[in-house]
Amino acid sequence: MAGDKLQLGNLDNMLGVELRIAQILADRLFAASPQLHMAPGHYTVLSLIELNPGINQSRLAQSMFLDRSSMVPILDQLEKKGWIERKRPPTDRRSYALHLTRAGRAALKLADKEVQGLEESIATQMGHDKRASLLALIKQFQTALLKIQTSDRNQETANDNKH
Amino acid sequence: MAGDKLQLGNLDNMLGVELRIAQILADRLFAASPQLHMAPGHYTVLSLIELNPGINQSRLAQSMFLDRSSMVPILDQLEKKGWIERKRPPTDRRSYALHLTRAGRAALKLADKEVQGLEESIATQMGHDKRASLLALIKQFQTALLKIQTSDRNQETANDNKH
DNA sequence: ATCAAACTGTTTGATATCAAACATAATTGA
DNA sequence: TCAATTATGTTTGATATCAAACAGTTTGAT
Repeated sequence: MAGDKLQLGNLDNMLGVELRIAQILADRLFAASPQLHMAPGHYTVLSLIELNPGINQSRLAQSMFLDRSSMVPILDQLEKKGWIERKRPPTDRRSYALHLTRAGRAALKLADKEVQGLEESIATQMGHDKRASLLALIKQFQTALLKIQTSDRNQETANDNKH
Repeated sequence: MAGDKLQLGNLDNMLGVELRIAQILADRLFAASPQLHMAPGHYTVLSLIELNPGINQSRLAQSMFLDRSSMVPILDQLEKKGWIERKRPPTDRRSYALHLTRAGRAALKLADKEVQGLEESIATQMGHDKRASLLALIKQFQTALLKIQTSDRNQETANDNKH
Protein backbone atom coordinates (compact mmCIF):
# COMPACT_ATOMS: atom_id res chain seq x y z
CA MET A 1 0.00 0.00 0.00
CA ALA A 2 1.14 3.53 -0.63
CA GLY A 3 0.35 4.53 2.96
CA ASP A 4 2.66 1.97 4.55
CA LYS A 5 5.26 3.63 6.69
CA LEU A 6 8.85 2.89 5.89
CA GLN A 7 11.01 1.25 8.49
CA LEU A 8 13.90 3.57 9.30
CA GLY A 9 15.71 1.55 11.95
CA ASN A 10 18.47 3.66 13.39
CA LEU A 11 18.75 5.94 10.36
CA ASP A 12 16.72 8.73 11.89
CA ASN A 13 19.08 8.75 14.84
CA MET A 14 22.05 9.57 12.63
CA LEU A 15 23.28 13.12 12.32
CA GLY A 16 24.66 12.58 8.84
CA VAL A 17 21.36 11.36 7.46
CA GLU A 18 19.20 14.00 9.10
CA LEU A 19 21.62 16.74 8.23
CA ARG A 20 21.51 15.75 4.59
CA ILE A 21 17.72 15.86 4.54
CA ALA A 22 17.71 19.26 6.21
CA GLN A 23 20.16 20.49 3.60
CA ILE A 24 18.02 19.26 0.73
CA LEU A 25 14.90 20.87 2.16
CA ALA A 26 16.68 24.15 2.84
CA ASP A 27 18.07 24.29 -0.71
CA ARG A 28 14.64 23.49 -2.07
CA LEU A 29 13.06 26.33 -0.13
CA PHE A 30 15.77 28.70 -1.24
CA ALA A 31 15.34 27.66 -4.87
CA ALA A 32 11.56 28.04 -4.62
CA SER A 33 11.85 31.60 -3.40
CA PRO A 34 10.57 33.63 -6.32
CA GLN A 35 12.46 36.90 -5.75
CA LEU A 36 15.67 34.95 -5.26
CA HIS A 37 16.75 33.95 -8.76
CA MET A 38 20.17 32.97 -7.48
CA ALA A 39 21.68 29.72 -6.18
CA PRO A 40 22.53 29.55 -2.46
CA GLY A 41 26.23 29.35 -3.22
CA HIS A 42 26.07 32.38 -5.47
CA TYR A 43 24.50 34.40 -2.70
CA THR A 44 27.33 33.45 -0.37
CA VAL A 45 29.94 34.34 -2.99
CA LEU A 46 28.45 37.77 -3.62
CA SER A 47 28.28 38.44 0.11
CA LEU A 48 31.87 37.42 0.67
CA ILE A 49 33.11 39.60 -2.18
CA GLU A 50 31.17 42.57 -0.87
CA LEU A 51 32.57 42.05 2.61
CA ASN A 52 36.11 41.38 1.35
CA PRO A 53 36.62 43.41 -1.81
CA GLY A 54 39.68 42.34 -3.78
CA ILE A 55 39.65 38.79 -2.39
CA ASN A 56 41.06 36.22 -4.78
CA GLN A 57 39.41 33.03 -6.03
CA SER A 58 41.40 30.59 -3.95
CA ARG A 59 40.66 32.29 -0.65
CA LEU A 60 37.03 32.59 -1.61
CA ALA A 61 36.86 28.87 -2.33
CA GLN A 62 38.68 28.04 0.87
CA SER A 63 36.32 30.12 2.96
CA MET A 64 33.37 28.18 1.55
CA PHE A 65 35.10 24.79 1.86
CA LEU A 66 35.03 24.33 -1.88
CA ASP A 67 37.81 23.33 -4.22
CA ARG A 68 39.25 26.31 -6.03
CA SER A 69 38.45 24.68 -9.36
CA SER A 70 34.78 24.68 -8.36
CA MET A 71 34.85 28.43 -7.97
CA VAL A 72 35.72 29.01 -11.62
CA PRO A 73 32.32 28.27 -13.19
CA ILE A 74 30.52 30.07 -10.37
CA LEU A 75 32.49 33.25 -11.00
CA ASP A 76 32.12 32.80 -14.75
CA GLN A 77 28.36 32.92 -14.29
CA LEU A 78 28.42 35.90 -11.97
CA GLU A 79 30.73 37.74 -14.35
CA LYS A 80 28.45 36.93 -17.27
CA LYS A 81 25.54 38.39 -15.32
CA GLY A 82 27.60 41.51 -14.82
CA TRP A 83 27.62 41.20 -11.04
CA ILE A 84 31.34 40.80 -10.44
CA GLU A 85 34.66 41.82 -12.01
CA ARG A 86 38.00 40.02 -12.12
CA LYS A 87 40.82 42.55 -11.93
CA ARG A 88 44.50 41.68 -12.30
CA PRO A 89 46.36 43.30 -9.43
CA PRO A 90 49.72 44.67 -10.60
CA THR A 91 51.42 43.10 -7.59
CA ASP A 92 50.50 39.49 -8.47
CA ARG A 93 49.78 38.53 -12.03
CA ARG A 94 48.63 35.05 -11.11
CA SER A 95 45.51 35.98 -9.22
CA TYR A 96 42.37 38.00 -9.74
CA ALA A 97 41.08 40.60 -7.30
CA LEU A 98 37.32 40.17 -7.18
CA HIS A 99 34.92 43.08 -6.87
CA LEU A 100 31.17 43.59 -7.10
CA THR A 101 29.84 45.80 -9.85
CA ARG A 102 27.10 48.30 -9.15
CA ALA A 103 24.60 45.79 -10.55
CA GLY A 104 26.10 43.12 -8.29
CA ARG A 105 25.58 45.25 -5.22
CA ALA A 106 21.98 45.88 -6.24
CA ALA A 107 21.30 42.18 -6.81
CA LEU A 108 22.86 41.31 -3.49
CA LYS A 109 20.79 43.92 -1.69
CA LEU A 110 17.59 42.40 -3.02
CA ALA A 111 18.76 38.88 -2.19
CA ASP A 112 19.73 39.97 1.31
CA LYS A 113 16.20 41.10 1.98
CA GLU A 114 14.76 37.84 0.70
CA VAL A 115 17.20 35.65 2.65
CA GLN A 116 16.48 37.70 5.74
CA GLY A 117 12.80 36.93 5.22
CA LEU A 118 13.44 33.22 4.91
CA GLU A 119 15.50 33.15 8.10
CA GLU A 120 12.74 35.07 9.83
CA SER A 121 10.11 32.57 8.64
CA ILE A 122 12.19 29.75 10.03
CA ALA A 123 12.69 31.53 13.32
CA THR A 124 8.96 32.12 13.58
CA GLN A 125 8.14 28.52 12.74
CA MET A 126 10.55 26.87 15.16
CA GLY A 127 10.85 29.65 17.71
CA HIS A 128 13.65 32.18 17.88
CA ASP A 129 15.32 30.49 20.83
CA LYS A 130 15.41 27.12 19.12
CA ARG A 131 16.75 28.64 15.93
CA ALA A 132 19.57 30.21 17.94
CA SER A 133 20.31 26.94 19.73
CA LEU A 134 20.39 25.08 16.43
CA LEU A 135 22.83 27.56 14.95
CA ALA A 136 25.12 27.31 17.96
CA LEU A 137 25.02 23.51 17.94
CA ILE A 138 25.73 23.33 14.22
CA LYS A 139 28.90 25.33 14.83
CA GLN A 140 29.92 23.03 17.65
CA PHE A 141 29.24 20.13 15.33
CA GLN A 142 31.54 21.69 12.71
CA THR A 143 34.24 22.09 15.31
CA ALA A 144 33.84 18.49 16.43
CA LEU A 145 34.13 17.26 12.84
CA LEU A 146 37.29 19.28 12.26
CA LYS A 147 38.86 17.95 15.45
CA ILE A 148 38.07 14.35 14.56
CA GLN A 149 39.41 14.87 11.07
CA THR A 150 42.72 16.27 12.24
CA SER A 151 43.12 13.63 14.94
CA ASP A 152 42.56 11.01 12.24
CA ARG A 153 45.28 12.61 10.16
CA ASN A 154 47.63 12.65 13.10
CA GLN A 155 46.97 9.00 13.73
CA GLU A 156 47.77 8.20 10.11
CA THR A 157 51.00 10.14 10.40
CA ALA A 158 51.88 8.24 13.56
CA ASN A 159 51.29 4.97 11.74
CA ASP A 160 53.37 6.14 8.81
CA ASN A 161 56.26 6.77 11.17
CA LYS A 162 56.13 3.19 12.37
CA HIS A 163 56.92 1.79 8.92
CA MET B 1 48.62 38.58 4.27
CA ALA B 2 47.54 34.98 4.37
CA GLY B 3 46.68 35.29 8.02
CA ASP B 4 44.14 38.07 7.60
CA LYS B 5 40.75 36.99 8.82
CA LEU B 6 37.92 37.17 6.38
CA GLN B 7 34.97 39.41 7.12
CA LEU B 8 31.86 37.26 7.36
CA GLY B 9 29.26 39.89 8.16
CA ASN B 10 25.98 38.19 8.88
CA LEU B 11 26.83 35.02 6.97
CA ASP B 12 27.80 33.07 10.04
CA ASN B 13 24.43 33.84 11.52
CA MET B 14 22.61 32.10 8.69
CA LEU B 15 21.36 28.58 9.08
CA GLY B 16 21.62 27.82 5.40
CA VAL B 17 25.28 28.76 5.22
CA GLU B 18 26.35 27.01 8.40
CA LEU B 19 24.32 23.93 7.54
CA ARG B 20 26.04 23.67 4.19
CA ILE B 21 29.47 23.84 5.79
CA ALA B 22 28.52 21.19 8.34
CA GLN B 23 27.31 18.99 5.51
CA ILE B 24 30.56 19.36 3.59
CA LEU B 25 32.65 18.55 6.66
CA ALA B 26 30.49 15.55 7.55
CA ASP B 27 30.74 14.14 4.03
CA ARG B 28 34.47 14.70 4.08
CA LEU B 29 34.85 12.81 7.34
CA PHE B 30 32.70 10.00 6.03
CA ALA B 31 34.70 9.81 2.81
CA ALA B 32 37.99 9.80 4.76
CA SER B 33 36.93 6.83 6.85
CA PRO B 34 39.17 4.04 5.59
CA GLN B 35 36.96 1.03 6.37
CA LEU B 36 34.01 2.79 4.78
CA HIS B 37 34.61 2.47 1.05
CA MET B 38 31.07 3.59 0.34
CA ALA B 39 29.39 6.95 -0.30
CA PRO B 40 27.07 8.28 2.42
CA GLY B 41 24.06 7.93 0.15
CA HIS B 42 24.94 4.35 -0.67
CA TYR B 43 25.01 3.50 2.99
CA THR B 44 21.54 4.95 3.45
CA VAL B 45 20.22 3.04 0.43
CA LEU B 46 21.58 -0.27 1.68
CA SER B 47 20.11 0.34 5.12
CA LEU B 48 16.70 1.22 3.73
CA ILE B 49 16.62 -1.86 1.52
CA GLU B 50 17.60 -4.08 4.42
CA LEU B 51 14.89 -2.54 6.60
CA ASN B 52 12.28 -2.59 3.82
CA PRO B 53 13.02 -5.58 1.60
CA GLY B 54 11.17 -5.48 -1.69
CA ILE B 55 10.87 -1.69 -1.71
CA ASN B 56 10.81 -0.15 -5.18
CA GLN B 57 13.08 2.53 -6.58
CA SER B 58 10.60 5.38 -6.48
CA ARG B 59 9.72 4.93 -2.82
CA LEU B 60 13.39 4.61 -2.00
CA ALA B 61 14.14 7.88 -3.76
CA GLN B 62 11.18 9.59 -2.12
CA SER B 63 12.28 8.50 1.34
CA MET B 64 15.69 10.07 0.73
CA PHE B 65 14.26 13.24 -0.84
CA LEU B 66 15.96 12.44 -4.13
CA ASP B 67 14.51 12.39 -7.61
CA ARG B 68 13.76 8.86 -8.77
CA SER B 69 16.03 9.35 -11.77
CA SER B 70 18.91 9.98 -9.37
CA MET B 71 18.37 6.56 -7.82
CA VAL B 72 19.09 4.73 -11.07
CA PRO B 73 22.89 5.17 -11.20
CA ILE B 74 23.17 4.54 -7.46
CA LEU B 75 21.40 1.20 -7.77
CA ASP B 76 23.38 0.40 -10.92
CA GLN B 77 26.56 0.72 -8.91
CA LEU B 78 25.30 -1.29 -5.97
CA GLU B 79 24.08 -3.97 -8.35
CA LYS B 80 27.43 -4.02 -10.11
CA LYS B 81 29.12 -4.53 -6.75
CA GLY B 82 26.81 -7.47 -6.17
CA TRP B 83 25.22 -5.92 -3.09
CA ILE B 84 21.62 -5.61 -4.30
CA GLU B 85 19.24 -7.36 -6.68
CA ARG B 86 16.40 -5.96 -8.80
CA LYS B 87 13.59 -8.49 -8.98
CA ARG B 88 10.48 -8.06 -11.14
CA PRO B 89 7.49 -8.74 -8.94
CA PRO B 90 4.80 -10.72 -10.86
CA THR B 91 2.14 -8.33 -9.55
CA ASP B 92 3.62 -5.19 -11.12
CA ARG B 93 5.83 -5.45 -14.16
CA ARG B 94 6.77 -1.77 -14.10
CA SER B 95 8.71 -1.78 -10.88
CA TYR B 96 11.61 -3.60 -9.31
CA ALA B 97 11.54 -5.11 -5.85
CA LEU B 98 14.91 -4.39 -4.28
CA HIS B 99 16.73 -6.85 -2.04
CA LEU B 100 20.16 -7.10 -0.48
CA THR B 101 22.36 -10.00 -1.50
CA ARG B 102 24.35 -11.91 1.09
CA ALA B 103 27.38 -9.82 0.14
CA GLY B 104 25.28 -6.69 0.51
CA ARG B 105 24.27 -7.64 4.03
CA ALA B 106 27.89 -8.29 4.91
CA ALA B 107 29.05 -4.95 3.48
CA LEU B 108 26.30 -3.14 5.33
CA LYS B 109 27.18 -4.84 8.58
CA LEU B 110 30.77 -3.60 8.35
CA ALA B 111 29.63 -0.12 7.36
CA ASP B 112 27.18 -0.04 10.26
CA LYS B 113 30.00 -0.61 12.69
CA GLU B 114 32.09 2.14 11.14
CA VAL B 115 29.24 4.64 11.02
CA GLN B 116 28.41 3.82 14.61
CA GLY B 117 32.00 4.62 15.48
CA LEU B 118 31.85 7.97 13.72
CA GLU B 119 28.65 8.94 15.51
CA GLU B 120 30.25 7.92 18.76
CA SER B 121 33.32 10.07 18.04
CA ILE B 122 31.08 13.03 17.39
CA ALA B 123 29.08 12.41 20.55
CA THR B 124 32.30 12.23 22.53
CA GLN B 125 33.67 15.40 20.97
CA MET B 126 30.61 17.57 21.44
CA GLY B 127 29.02 15.80 24.38
CA HIS B 128 26.25 13.25 24.19
CA ASP B 129 23.62 15.69 25.41
CA LYS B 130 24.52 18.30 22.81
CA ARG B 131 24.54 15.71 20.07
CA ALA B 132 21.02 14.67 21.09
CA SER B 133 19.85 18.29 21.19
CA LEU B 134 21.32 18.93 17.77
CA LEU B 135 19.56 15.92 16.31
CA ALA B 136 16.22 16.98 17.79
CA LEU B 137 16.62 20.54 16.54
CA ILE B 138 17.57 19.43 13.05
CA LYS B 139 14.29 17.51 12.90
CA GLN B 140 12.35 20.54 14.06
CA PHE B 141 14.17 22.53 11.43
CA GLN B 142 13.09 20.02 8.77
CA THR B 143 9.51 20.30 9.95
CA ALA B 144 9.67 24.08 9.86
CA LEU B 145 11.03 24.02 6.30
CA LEU B 146 8.28 21.70 5.15
CA LYS B 147 5.61 23.88 6.72
CA ILE B 148 6.98 27.03 5.12
CA GLN B 149 7.22 25.28 1.78
CA THR B 150 3.60 24.11 1.82
CA SER B 151 2.32 27.46 3.03
CA ASP B 152 4.19 29.05 0.11
CA ARG B 153 2.52 26.64 -2.24
CA ASN B 154 -0.90 27.41 -0.79
CA GLN B 155 -0.25 31.10 -1.23
CA GLU B 156 0.64 30.53 -4.88
CA THR B 157 -2.55 28.54 -5.35
CA ALA B 158 -4.54 31.34 -3.75
CA ASN B 159 -2.96 33.80 -6.17
CA ASP B 160 -3.68 31.51 -9.09
CA ASN B 161 -7.34 31.50 -8.13
CA LYS B 162 -7.43 35.25 -8.35
CA HIS B 163 -6.61 35.27 -12.08
C1' DA C 1 71.37 34.99 -8.91
C1' DT C 2 69.46 30.77 -9.66
C1' DC C 3 66.58 27.05 -9.30
C1' DA C 4 63.33 24.32 -6.76
C1' DA C 5 59.09 24.75 -4.45
C1' DA C 6 54.72 26.79 -3.75
C1' DC C 7 50.80 29.47 -5.37
C1' DT C 8 46.86 30.81 -8.72
C1' DG C 9 43.64 30.07 -12.02
C1' DT C 10 42.14 26.85 -15.45
C1' DT C 11 41.08 22.52 -17.97
C1' DT C 12 39.77 17.81 -18.14
C1' DG C 13 37.52 13.72 -16.70
C1' DA C 14 34.78 11.66 -13.24
C1' DT C 15 30.54 11.34 -10.28
C1' DA C 16 26.07 13.30 -8.35
C1' DT C 17 21.96 15.42 -8.97
C1' DC C 18 17.82 17.44 -11.16
C1' DA C 19 14.10 18.13 -14.56
C1' DA C 20 11.90 16.94 -18.65
C1' DA C 21 10.77 13.58 -21.98
C1' DC C 22 9.90 8.87 -22.91
C1' DA C 23 8.14 3.81 -23.00
C1' DT C 24 5.82 0.49 -20.69
C1' DA C 25 2.44 -0.92 -17.38
C1' DA C 26 -1.38 -0.34 -14.14
C1' DT C 27 -5.44 2.14 -12.54
C1' DT C 28 -9.51 4.81 -12.85
C1' DG C 29 -13.68 6.96 -14.43
C1' DA C 30 -17.27 7.52 -17.58
C1' DT D 1 -15.16 -1.69 -21.66
C1' DC D 2 -11.85 1.36 -22.84
C1' DA D 3 -9.83 5.82 -23.01
C1' DA D 4 -7.49 9.00 -20.08
C1' DT D 5 -4.68 9.36 -16.24
C1' DT D 6 -1.23 7.86 -13.18
C1' DA D 7 2.87 5.15 -11.87
C1' DT D 8 7.64 3.25 -12.72
C1' DG D 9 12.04 3.08 -14.42
C1' DT D 10 15.11 5.01 -17.74
C1' DT D 11 17.50 8.33 -20.85
C1' DT D 12 19.13 12.79 -22.00
C1' DG D 13 20.88 17.29 -21.21
C1' DA D 14 22.04 20.57 -17.80
C1' DT D 15 24.60 22.18 -13.60
C1' DA D 16 27.66 21.31 -9.43
C1' DT D 17 31.47 19.45 -7.48
C1' DC D 18 35.97 17.14 -6.89
C1' DA D 19 40.71 15.67 -7.96
C1' DA D 20 44.53 15.60 -10.87
C1' DA D 21 47.27 17.74 -14.26
C1' DC D 22 48.78 21.95 -16.34
C1' DA D 23 50.94 26.79 -17.35
C1' DG D 24 52.31 30.93 -15.75
C1' DT D 25 53.93 33.48 -11.68
C1' DT D 26 55.97 34.28 -7.27
C1' DT D 27 58.73 33.04 -3.33
C1' DG D 28 62.47 31.12 -0.89
C1' DA D 29 66.76 28.69 0.07
C1' DT D 30 71.31 28.39 -0.89
